[in-house]
Amino acid sequence: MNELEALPIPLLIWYREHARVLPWRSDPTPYHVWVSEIMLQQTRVAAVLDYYRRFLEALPTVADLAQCPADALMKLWQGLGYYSRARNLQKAAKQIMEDFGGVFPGEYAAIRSLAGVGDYTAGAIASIAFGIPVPAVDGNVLRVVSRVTGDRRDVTRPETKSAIRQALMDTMPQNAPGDYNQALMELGATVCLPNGAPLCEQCPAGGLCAARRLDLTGEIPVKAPKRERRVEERTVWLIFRDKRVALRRRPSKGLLAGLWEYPNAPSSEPCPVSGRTEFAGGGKHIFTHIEWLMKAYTVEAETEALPEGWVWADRAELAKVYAVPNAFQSFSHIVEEMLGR
DNA sequence: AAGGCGTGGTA
DNA sequence: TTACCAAGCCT
Repeated sequence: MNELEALPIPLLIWYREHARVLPWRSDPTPYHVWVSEIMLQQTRVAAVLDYYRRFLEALPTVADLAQCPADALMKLWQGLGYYSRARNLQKAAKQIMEDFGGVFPGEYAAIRSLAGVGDYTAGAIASIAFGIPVPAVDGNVLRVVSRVTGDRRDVTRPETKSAIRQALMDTMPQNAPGDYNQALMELGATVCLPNGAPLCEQCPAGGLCAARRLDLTGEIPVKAPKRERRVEERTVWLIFRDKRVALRRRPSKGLLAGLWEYPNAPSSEPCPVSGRTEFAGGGKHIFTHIEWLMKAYTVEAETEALPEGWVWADRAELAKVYAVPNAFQSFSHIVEEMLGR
């Protein structure tokens, strides 16, 4: 991987001119970097911006995060996905309060020990917030490095990630690890694009890139195929009474754990609440590993009574209190209409 | 170690 | 529309 030795200088020069202005870069405290890195896991910058701003406004310190009611935290995370990230974030905040005296730890091993912080995130926080020379190997970095070095190994394999991490460790510019890690990711996000569409003419590594030289940018990175998605048919009941809608909490483990939802069940089950029922339309939501094909019915409930654990939510509560995942978004216009204003 | 875990942008 | 997949981690 000789190319990696020549990469830092041109890449750092490029980064200092092309780095995007992002909110977590203006004041990179450990807390800011940490929150941003967790939000950015498997998530695009554009999707994170508003969540990051609102999150820091509501919870400006680690202590605030540690003390935040779990439901309020989920409401802040509503719509961002991968909700265990938020639960782990709070778990780690409590670790910091109890095990580190409320001060964000500044050593790699301690950072890596926090809930929800893996190899990538630990490297990102350590290098960006503390200047510790360790790599931060995410999907961007795997793509950039495998292309630059012409590495045709399967980048989804742990051995490949480990080897690339070590190669970066050996060539890390000791005086600018945070900028270097961010530069690798920035290049991957804006120039060394996936799906065989890199902008090699704009790339500061164009002259030393093996994939470009050998015309292999369409072949690298090599990735094992992903598992197929299964389809689940579900019936969703939008149950109304007096400008309120029925919600129930999802189980505390598994998909969309702990969030609120419109009651639903595998297809062909009858609604457990009686009332005038009318077909309201279909909906589809695609998760990474499941596709929900939904049929929605509106139900005008005959009585106030609801099964154990279900609640009635009015318009304001739906907006401010209950975290409902975007999987049900295709029915939100119906609910809005029924709840009035 | 292979599968579970969200959402939205893009070709 | 389908398919890919993005600043991954946990079990």
